[in-house]
Amino acid sequence: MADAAGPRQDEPIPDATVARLPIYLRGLVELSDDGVSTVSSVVLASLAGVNAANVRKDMSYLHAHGTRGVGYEVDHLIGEISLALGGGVPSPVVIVGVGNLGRALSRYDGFVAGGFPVAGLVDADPAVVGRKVAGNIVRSVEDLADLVAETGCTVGIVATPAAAAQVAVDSLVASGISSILNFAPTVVTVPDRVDLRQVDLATELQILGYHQHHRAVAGRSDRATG
Amino acid sequence: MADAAGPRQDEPIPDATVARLPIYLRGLVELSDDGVSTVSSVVLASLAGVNAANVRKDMSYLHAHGTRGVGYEVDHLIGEISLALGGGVPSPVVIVGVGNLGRALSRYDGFVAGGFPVAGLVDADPAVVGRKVAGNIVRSVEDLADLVAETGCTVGIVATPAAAAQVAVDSLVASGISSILNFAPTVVTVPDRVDLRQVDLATELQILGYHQHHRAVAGRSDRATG
DNA sequence: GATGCCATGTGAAATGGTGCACAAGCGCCT
DNA sequence: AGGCGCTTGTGCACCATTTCACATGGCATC
Repeated sequence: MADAAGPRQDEPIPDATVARLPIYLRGLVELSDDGVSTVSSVVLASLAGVNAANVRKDMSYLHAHGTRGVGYEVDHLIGEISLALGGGVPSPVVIVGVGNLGRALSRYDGFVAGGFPVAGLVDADPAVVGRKVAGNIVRSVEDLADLVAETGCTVGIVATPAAAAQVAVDSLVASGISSILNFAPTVVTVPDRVDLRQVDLATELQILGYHQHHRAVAGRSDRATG
Repeated sequence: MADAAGPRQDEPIPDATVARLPIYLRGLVELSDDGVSTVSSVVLASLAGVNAANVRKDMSYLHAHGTRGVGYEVDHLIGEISLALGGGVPSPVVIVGVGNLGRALSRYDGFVAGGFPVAGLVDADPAVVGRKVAGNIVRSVEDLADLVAETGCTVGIVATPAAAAQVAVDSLVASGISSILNFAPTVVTVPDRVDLRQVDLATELQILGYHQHHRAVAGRSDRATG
């Protein structure tokens, strides 16, 4: 892979494409498990729920070329996408906040399958520190820097209440973490060098609520108009 | 509100705006709790982490006008946004799949606070049916239609393993649910009349992994170039 | 009552992404 | 060896969204 004068991996891949790569990867792994060796953009598109031209353009960003008239090699695509998504090297994660959500996340096997083993749990509550959750001893937030150094974690997951989220984020940043996934329902700020993504459960429901309400209102005015 | 010839609420609000409304709402409620009565677009923008002009344009879609030279009335904005996001009427939700994630979601108080009380839990596993989780008796998926009819649920949350997700979604659709939030890491399909949103935890981490890897590669080539 | 300050509301340009449509190319079959 | 069908790769136009820049208009002060 890295034999020639270097692949153009420093070319920017559009964010929208990056967001689709994990979806493609899941579909491809499934195909590979079923013994399928090649796949066309049309099939992969239907698996991922997107447009076929979109798939082809996404693959071209990865320099993952297919064979005209045939399609893409499944295993090759798996390799290319895995490489783009973190180089195939597992990135251990540390979870801050061992409440309901934190416990569920620590037991979520999708993380391990995706190459993100849970390397440690921390919490600010002394009553929780020392207890064993999903095979990990919960440690104090004061040990966070040590834990990160020991385990080589580069990703932090924030599953604290909203009020504690910014403190948790600051601690993670101070520990040298470079990527943070925030589940707390609040806006937090990070330095430029840190990548932050927000997962907001209540917000997602509220967005659904908008569409529902909007449909209802539209339906009423349809009847009123008719 | 509905006194005049009817507000233009059937005009489409851009999806990107709808996705920001819950964020605004959270910031505004916080301001209201602090006794703040008016807010400028600049302040609200910094609270939500977006551009000020963006805030103003978003508010104009809601027909939530401010006062020039002063700003927006906090309580008025709260009312307008709440109205847009479901009319202020709570929408009970039903959770399908009472595994780790399902249990955590059923205990997540952010749902209740956001106007989405958990009205019921169902699972396909007979060993789980009948047990009490977070104050709700788990019922069988076969009772799903009854449960939806009894409670008036309009929103379904899928927290099953990936393999069971499509079946769960189909059951929800058959029960008359019109909005679905899917946590299972798989692509599912729904009829046009149903609104579907996907929350994919592993995918979020993989996206973070891309940026991390990309930074590392860029850093290496910086050193190689220098 | 006039004036200056300040924040809104919005036209228009810039940006980013999507999807169509078609040329180019590869393999298979004759 | 030649032709045909299939699929990739991509230029281009369209659409949604963001952002800038500025005119518009209200409030407070003098």
